[in-house]
Amino acid sequence: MQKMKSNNNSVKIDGIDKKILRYLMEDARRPILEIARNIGISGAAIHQRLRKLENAKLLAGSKFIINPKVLGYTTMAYIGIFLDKAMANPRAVKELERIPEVLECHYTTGNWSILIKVLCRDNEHLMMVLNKKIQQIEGVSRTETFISLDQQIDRQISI
Amino acid sequence: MQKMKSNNNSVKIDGIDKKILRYLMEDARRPILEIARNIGISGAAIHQRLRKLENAKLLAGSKFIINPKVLGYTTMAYIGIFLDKAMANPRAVKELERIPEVLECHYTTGNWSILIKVLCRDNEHLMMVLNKKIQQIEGVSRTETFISLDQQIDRQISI
DNA sequence: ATTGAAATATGTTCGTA
DNA sequence: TACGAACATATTTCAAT
Repeated sequence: MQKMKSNNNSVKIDGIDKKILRYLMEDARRPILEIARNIGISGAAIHQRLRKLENAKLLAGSKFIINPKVLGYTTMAYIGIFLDKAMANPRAVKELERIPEVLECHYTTGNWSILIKVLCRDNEHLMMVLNKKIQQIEGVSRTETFISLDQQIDRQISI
Repeated sequence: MQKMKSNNNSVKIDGIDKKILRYLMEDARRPILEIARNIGISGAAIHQRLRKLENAKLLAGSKFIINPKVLGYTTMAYIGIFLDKAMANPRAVKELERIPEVLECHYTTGNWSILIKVLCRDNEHLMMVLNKKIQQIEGVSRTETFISLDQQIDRQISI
């Protein structure tokens, strides 16, 4: 008999969990004790709840968010990639991982095999990434590029 | 004479800044003093550098990352939206903002006026969002949906 | 699940090099 | 820039409810 893999679904979180999460999703460095004072329970209780949420794998860590524009990275684009054969996909993804400008990579339904998000300094840099890096990957037959002129919404799931 | 707007570009960050940022981009709650011990400078120096990076707007806050799958949100999709007239765009975006399933929204070059990312519980939920929410927005003429079967890469700019 | 208390560790500022 | 010292806060654990 095979070992059951815990399936991660359906964690029960109550209103207090939600409040805690909303504070921390907005600012990961907010002191637990400050949140405790704001919502009117003890710091120890929050610690315990966070431990529970972490064990449930609902918490997937925390990140500092940096603004790439300040480093001169102003051109973001989505690129749909057509691959010759589906078999080549894992190898292509491995190559994409080695391109630092590639920030996301999805297998998708629809036209393309793969949809990626790239972040470049400017159009010239994007062109170089496309021609010298992405098009060079074995199996890549064609690409369609959509430059993001302006990102209007950027958020996590609302809880 | 008009007031100059600081243009955000070209902040100089050295190797120590990079080390600090790499620690915090990976785990925003990592104690500053721990980072200080690891890279061999004082905590006060790190505080000072972080203040500098924050003033330069390179630091754009921090976030707790939560795993939506644990809440039952397993279907992510990109949707290209064709709008009747470009004039309708800002109003359409305002409507999209009110749809919690919409996590990203970009004005894009290419086929569509807008590309959005949505996160739904399942295909049925996605269908509902498409038909009952997105298609109802004034000016939306047609959409093209690409379901993300699997996200292989998800990261920030590498510094 | 929640609390307060206690011990340990960190955050933060400031004077100085 | 960087440091150390000093003070204020926060983290973390635990026994008790």
